[in-house]
Amino acid sequence: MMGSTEETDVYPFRLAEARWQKYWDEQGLYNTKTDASRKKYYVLEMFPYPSAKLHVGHMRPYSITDAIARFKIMQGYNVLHPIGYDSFGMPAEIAAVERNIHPFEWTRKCIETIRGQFRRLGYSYDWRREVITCDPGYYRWSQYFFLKMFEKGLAYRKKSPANWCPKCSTVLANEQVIDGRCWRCGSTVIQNELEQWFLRITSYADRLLDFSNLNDWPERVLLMQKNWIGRSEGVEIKFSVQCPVSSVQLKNKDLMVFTTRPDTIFGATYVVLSAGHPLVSDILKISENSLLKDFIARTGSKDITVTTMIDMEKEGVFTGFYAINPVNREKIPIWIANYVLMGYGTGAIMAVPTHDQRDFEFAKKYNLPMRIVIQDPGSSIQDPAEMKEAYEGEGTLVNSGQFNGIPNLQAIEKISDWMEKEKMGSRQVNYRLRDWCISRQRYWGTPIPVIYCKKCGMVPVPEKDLPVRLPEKINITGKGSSPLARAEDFVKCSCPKCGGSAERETDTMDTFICSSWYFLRYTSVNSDDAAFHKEDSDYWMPVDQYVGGVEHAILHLLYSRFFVKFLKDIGEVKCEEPFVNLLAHGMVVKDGAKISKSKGNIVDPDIIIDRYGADVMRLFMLFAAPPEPDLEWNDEGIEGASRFLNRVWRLVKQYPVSRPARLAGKPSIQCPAENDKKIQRKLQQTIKKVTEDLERFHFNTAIASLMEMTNLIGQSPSKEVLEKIILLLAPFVPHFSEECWAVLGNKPSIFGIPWPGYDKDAIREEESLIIVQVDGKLRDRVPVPAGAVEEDVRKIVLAREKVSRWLENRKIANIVFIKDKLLNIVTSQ
RNA sequence: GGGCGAGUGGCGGAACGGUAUACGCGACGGACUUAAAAUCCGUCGGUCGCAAGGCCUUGAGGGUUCAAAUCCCUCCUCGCCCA
Repeated sequence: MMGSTEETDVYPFRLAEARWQKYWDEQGLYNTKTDASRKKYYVLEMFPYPSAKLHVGHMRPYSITDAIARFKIMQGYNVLHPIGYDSFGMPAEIAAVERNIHPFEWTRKCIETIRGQFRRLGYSYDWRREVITCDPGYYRWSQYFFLKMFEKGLAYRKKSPANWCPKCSTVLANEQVIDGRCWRCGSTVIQNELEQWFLRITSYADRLLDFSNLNDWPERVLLMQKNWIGRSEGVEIKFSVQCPVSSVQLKNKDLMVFTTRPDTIFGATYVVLSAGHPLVSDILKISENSLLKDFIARTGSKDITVTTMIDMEKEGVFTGFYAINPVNREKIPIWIANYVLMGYGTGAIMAVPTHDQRDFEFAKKYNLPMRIVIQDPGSSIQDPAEMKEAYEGEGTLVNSGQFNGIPNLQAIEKISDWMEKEKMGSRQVNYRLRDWCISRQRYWGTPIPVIYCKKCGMVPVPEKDLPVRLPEKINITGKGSSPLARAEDFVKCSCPKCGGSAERETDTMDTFICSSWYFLRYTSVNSDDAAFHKEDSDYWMPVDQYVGGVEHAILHLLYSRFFVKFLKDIGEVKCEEPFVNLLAHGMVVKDGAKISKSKGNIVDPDIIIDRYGADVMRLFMLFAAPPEPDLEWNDEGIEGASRFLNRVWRLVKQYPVSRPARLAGKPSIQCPAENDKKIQRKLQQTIKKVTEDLERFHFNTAIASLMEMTNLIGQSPSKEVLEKIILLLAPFVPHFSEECWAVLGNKPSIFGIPWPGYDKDAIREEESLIIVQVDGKLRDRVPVPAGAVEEDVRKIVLAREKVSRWLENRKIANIVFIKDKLLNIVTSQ
């Protein structure tokens, strides 16, 4: 029948994939254990948020990581390659409202779907280690770590303006506000005054800036973290405040101002407060100015974010108050303006319009005084009125008392010293980084384990009472206050200290807490008595290779680094960093747009797998582009990957049917021995290339070289050569390789076979093709014996007609020779 | 506005300062077939030429070098981060 011939020609991926997945499972092939006698390799991708279904774009990082894991297994490492689900968060609550399904039920279903998708792809996970963050057995340890931070004073509660997402009805951390919008739903974030829990990530700012324990991280990610932390050194200067009504006693007699440019202090001609500054309340008590009151009411209102501020026209109002510049006792006006934010520094700035562009624009608009204090060496302007823009470059100090004539970079130090000596100010380090706000007014998260007692005040839940479980019966409306606050059974409790009636904290934790330590949980299998066992984490940590999207550069990746540093401080882990190497992969795009439901360009992996098999999908994604840039999805490319595997399959299927182990079949033009040698050399070169490319994650070129090798061997390769090719293919197409390996008469599993080595001597070519250039232009290619010296090559080359033609009527001025590569003849006249 | 990165055939992409366009896709031609699919073989950067071969070509323009896609400068376009 037609069908039977087809079967031998086409790789039966359905059968093979099912067979080998079952086999791997039964053998527990990817179940690893802590074994101090073996060299470990911990490879991890960022675990998924379980949404309804994963599309091909999601599968890319998992395919990348799986290739790395399998390569390392074959290299003999003890490989930890786990998977889990980041399963707390808003979407489950949204589903609860929209579909009337309990978040737990929804999440459970999603996890089942995704687990099924992962299984179909045949990834090499140790399934016993699966982590589900919404499981009480997991989140009790998040609560435990929270209590540890609380103990150390690193978790605290305070009232402060917070980023409020009206759509999600919850506050957000600064890192989760992207361009003034909610990172999750894109709503414009507003400012709301609320009692919130914070983690003191700022006390780790300097350690987070120390990247010395990171090995291979993309430079741009480090830069983003550096910018985010935003360390700046400067001076906090004390200005005294003068009230226009002398009888009034001010609460705030001094005004602290942070500047990184103390060298411009003599040029400070006014001071600007943010509308939220404490002094503003003093001002309001006295001022009768309605313009001022209006302005404060307007800009102090709750809808100002950092980003809207940037686009906003600079506006301000004079307060009637004055500040005294401590360096020259000058009386300068105090303004309130919308371009100063409470959240940065002290919420007040000294304005130096001549040397700061924002101040310059503001001063021009309101006609405020200016004074040049740094002379631009490239300009003769001495009158601020002639300035078109602020001069922010270097120069020499002028109009600056005893500091005149000093280069401004030196003046920064000198003036700082002087101000500290005269007690006018003190050196300070300022960070852009704020403490991490972890309170969420949502249900589907880890409850914050704190109890409020009328008698004892705030009481942490004792460790023995963990976990504080989420109540199962809950009414989720998606509106108003936190669902937990309305769950009486949950809120009402007894005080662990006095036993009296008390109430629970109803905020839950930011889900980024869950993902800040999940990689530690993986290291121990089934640890009910601890978050993880120290012997396991000490052995496996840190993660050798982390793989994930760059969108987490300052969220998850910063939080996890903070968490691990804290855990190290309390002796829970040994390592300083969670992830030594980071591979930031690109997205999968289709028709120029990121693959997403909203764009309607979803490619369902199930359809691809039904049609071509899991290996073809993986192979295509690894082959079509290097991992870092975005990958253009292409259905024809899938065909190509499938074709390649079938080509290899047909070669494999010749065994063990009839072929002898050596070359047979069509006579080659060269003698067989010579041909065999050529193939051997290419094979050794391919092994080298694939190995090296895998080490640097250039899967696309590794696969290309295997295609070249396959193209070279023709119709009747030796079994030995074929086996090597199959071994080299195994990290990319595991089912296929396992199947071929068996067809060639070998016992499974191929992943128990060591990665092939190569013979350095066999790689060397016997002949080199020398590139011949005349005056830098390619004129000829000449084969010479490998390693031939210049003199010999020169003789051969100069005898060639192709070359001599170009030398007629010219003198040889110089010859550049690179052994085995190139001879460039430089001529004159 | 500042910082970082990228720009190579019709397309995805290869190229330690030394053969630009590997590998794949696509297109065209051929073999096999009653036919198609599959498979196999060949051609394909541009341009001039019957051919041998020449000239041009890595966003644009300069520079360094015997030699530049690669290093340096200026500019343009796109992406990301920061303001």
